Amino acid sequence: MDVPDQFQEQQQVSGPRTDHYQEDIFPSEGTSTSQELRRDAGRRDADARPESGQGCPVCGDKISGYHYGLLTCESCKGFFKRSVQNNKHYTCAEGQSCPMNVSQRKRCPFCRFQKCLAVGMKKEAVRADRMRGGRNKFGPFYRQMKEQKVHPQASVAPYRSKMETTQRLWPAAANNFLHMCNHMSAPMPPDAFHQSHMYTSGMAPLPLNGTVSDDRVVPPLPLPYAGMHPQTFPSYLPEELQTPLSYGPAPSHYPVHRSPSSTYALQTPSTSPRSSVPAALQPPPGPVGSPATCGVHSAFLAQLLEGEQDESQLCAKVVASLQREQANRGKHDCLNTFSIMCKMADQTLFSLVEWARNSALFKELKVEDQMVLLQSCWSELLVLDHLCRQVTYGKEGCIYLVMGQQIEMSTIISQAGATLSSLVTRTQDLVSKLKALHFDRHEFVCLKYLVLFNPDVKSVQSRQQVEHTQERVNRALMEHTQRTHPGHSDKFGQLLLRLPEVRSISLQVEEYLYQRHLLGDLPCNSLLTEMLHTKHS
DNA sequence: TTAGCCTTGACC
DNA sequence: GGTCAAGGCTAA
Repeated sequence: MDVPDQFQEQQQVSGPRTDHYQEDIFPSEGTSTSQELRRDAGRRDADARPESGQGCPVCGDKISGYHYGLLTCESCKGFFKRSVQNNKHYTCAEGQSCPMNVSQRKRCPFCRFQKCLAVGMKKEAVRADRMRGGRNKFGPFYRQMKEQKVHPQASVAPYRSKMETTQRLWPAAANNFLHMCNHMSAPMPPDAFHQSHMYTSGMAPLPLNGTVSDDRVVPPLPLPYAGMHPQTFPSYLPEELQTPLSYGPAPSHYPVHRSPSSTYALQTPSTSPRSSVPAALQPPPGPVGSPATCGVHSAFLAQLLEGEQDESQLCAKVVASLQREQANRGKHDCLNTFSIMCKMADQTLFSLVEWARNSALFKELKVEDQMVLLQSCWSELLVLDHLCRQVTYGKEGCIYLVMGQQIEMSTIISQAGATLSSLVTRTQDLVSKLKALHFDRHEFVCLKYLVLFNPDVKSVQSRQQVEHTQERVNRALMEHTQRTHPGHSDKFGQLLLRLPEVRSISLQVEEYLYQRHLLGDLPCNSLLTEMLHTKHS
């Protein structure tokens, strides 16, 4: 698009827009045509929407509804649609950082389109077949976005309650990829969490460094929990765990470990644990360490690592979601320990799904395959994620939580039930084994991919594609272990042997959570619950 | 080309 | 039948 023309157009159309805004100020005056009256009515409707107060995330204009993934104005909706449908390629005459507001949005379509993408508008939601009507497949996702993004304001309550009602209908949506999508990029139901409820009287307030700003979670800086007093944390914990916590040194930086995925040769997820290493995970034949292949695998490993998310972001999301949750509750309705743990797991699960969906390799798969793979391995990913966190940060005899606190094992064992104690013990045994192996983040990422790309998952359509990726990752892992630990020839095999243990623990986790779910302990509108239900249905 | 309004149609 | 997020139409 010719930029000077854009400037001309801006000059031409700015007049009517100005008039239009005057109509907004005086809605019943100066509107002489029926069309204008309808416009005003439409704008008033938009104003009435509880979440519209923030304006379009692209230009700040009045929001007209959910378009291509998020609440935007009508004009940005149309602009985005035209840009995608007509495969527009814009250029910016300035420094690709043009201001974007109602009056200037037309000046630079390049920057406008970039901002559309940056704020999360989804090209995939523009239909290639141009079919009209119907629900788009991101519908449930949008609802989840609403849940997550809407600020915890009182005015939002009626709107939210409607959405929550919808979300409680999850059984009907289980096994539905769209429903899955609904959670995929949506970190969290937006249960508000009020700071003042986060701690009991006399405790230091929880610093809101991981708070929500401009609808986005702002990672605490520096994390974790700089300023979070050790004594404040017990208020987050379940009553049975509200004992003094010991705190290890806060990590000076977070390694990029984001979502653990445990794929690996799965039987049907709900069936017996894996008993042997699948063929795809056996050492591949042929030379491994040749200079030619070495570079290839290093590049591939680097590609796998690219998608890893900073742990601090996950921490910030967990903190923010807990705060929203508590804010939604009354002063006298504090979260119990189990609820907090569920929140942590749920937010971690969202991050894992996000990680998978952002993976270039995963994106190549059909959405149906993406769905079944994630449904199959989500609990393994959670376990792997937990394991990596313990190996990276965990002190001896302690469990490191995603929010940065260390809980002494003895405290948990003494106060948890038999099942939970067993889980904790088994997991910590596995942590010890991984520590002994000098488990690193490259290997962690590879294990995630091996778990995720499991060609044995029932109803995978592109089985060969999944298997091929698994083999590539497998080879990269082997290459990496042989390169970094030349004296430890069996490290590769030892790592693979951990996967059946991960699988076994994950099944126990699922069973435990499902029992708690049957007791009504799990929140209805959580991804965790829905994943559980999907498997059990 | 933009942007406001209309039509469509799957889902609830 | 209502909702809502798509695509279409059209005045500016």
